[in-house]
Amino acid sequence: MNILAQQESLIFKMLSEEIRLRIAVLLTEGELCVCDIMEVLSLPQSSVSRPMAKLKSSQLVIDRRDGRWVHYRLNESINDIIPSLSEILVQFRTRQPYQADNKRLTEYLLTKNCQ
Amino acid sequence: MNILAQQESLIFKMLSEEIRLRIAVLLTEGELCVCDIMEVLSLPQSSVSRPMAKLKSSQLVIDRRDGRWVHYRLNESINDIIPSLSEILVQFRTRQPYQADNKRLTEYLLTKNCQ
DNA sequence: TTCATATATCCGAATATATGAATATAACTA
DNA sequence: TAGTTATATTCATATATTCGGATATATGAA
Repeated sequence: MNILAQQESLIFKMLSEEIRLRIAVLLTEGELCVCDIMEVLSLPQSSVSRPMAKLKSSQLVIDRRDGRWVHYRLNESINDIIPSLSEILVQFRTRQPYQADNKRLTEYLLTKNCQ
Repeated sequence: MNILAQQESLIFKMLSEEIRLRIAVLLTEGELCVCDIMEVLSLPQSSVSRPMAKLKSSQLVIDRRDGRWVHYRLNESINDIIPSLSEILVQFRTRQPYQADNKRLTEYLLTKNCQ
């Protein structure tokens, strides 16, 4: 990742990778931690943690540590770089594979709350 | 470029490369041929022709042959894939480096018309 | 402390991408 | 036809990216 890249290109690059895009769409539902995403997308830990580090470095997401957990959320001010980006991501929720992802997220959050 | 990629990811990938993004923003002004873009961006022929082939294969642009020239334009129906993408590209025209590119384009088109 | 858990980072291999130079193709012109 | 111009494609190479597994770090609990 070229540090000198235009901010616009860099955000587009983040969204050009399938897993990162699916994670970004999941985050339109709210804050999630790495283990939530691992579970919902059935991915090994480093395949979630690494993308999150990239998303964070591009400023597309913001992290917040809470004890052992690190919660990630979309950085709403990304809309200053790509106008209405967060609305675009919300629209993707009605398409595959994002729709199925978000459905699994909803189910997962239910069982998680019951514990 | 993975042919199986989601269409959304593929479009974002197209825009994640600086030259392709600058070309896409130029095309918000209207149809351009390869030699116009070469001139305006001061790039060698294959550094314009190759990106155009990729932009075309992703359906972000449409080409039209007119004799020896091939004219490219933005595919407006791309907004079905990425909502309001063409408006986003238009907004980039007020930022650098796109603003300077579009200024050079305007100047270039003036001299071209005078010939 | 020591252990367990959540996350981050590193490593090496595989794959993808971008680039300039050279060559090919397509369409017009003399 | 031969030559010219505009564009496309190929080739070799340099660079970037991704991925799973291994290891490191950070935090809280016993």
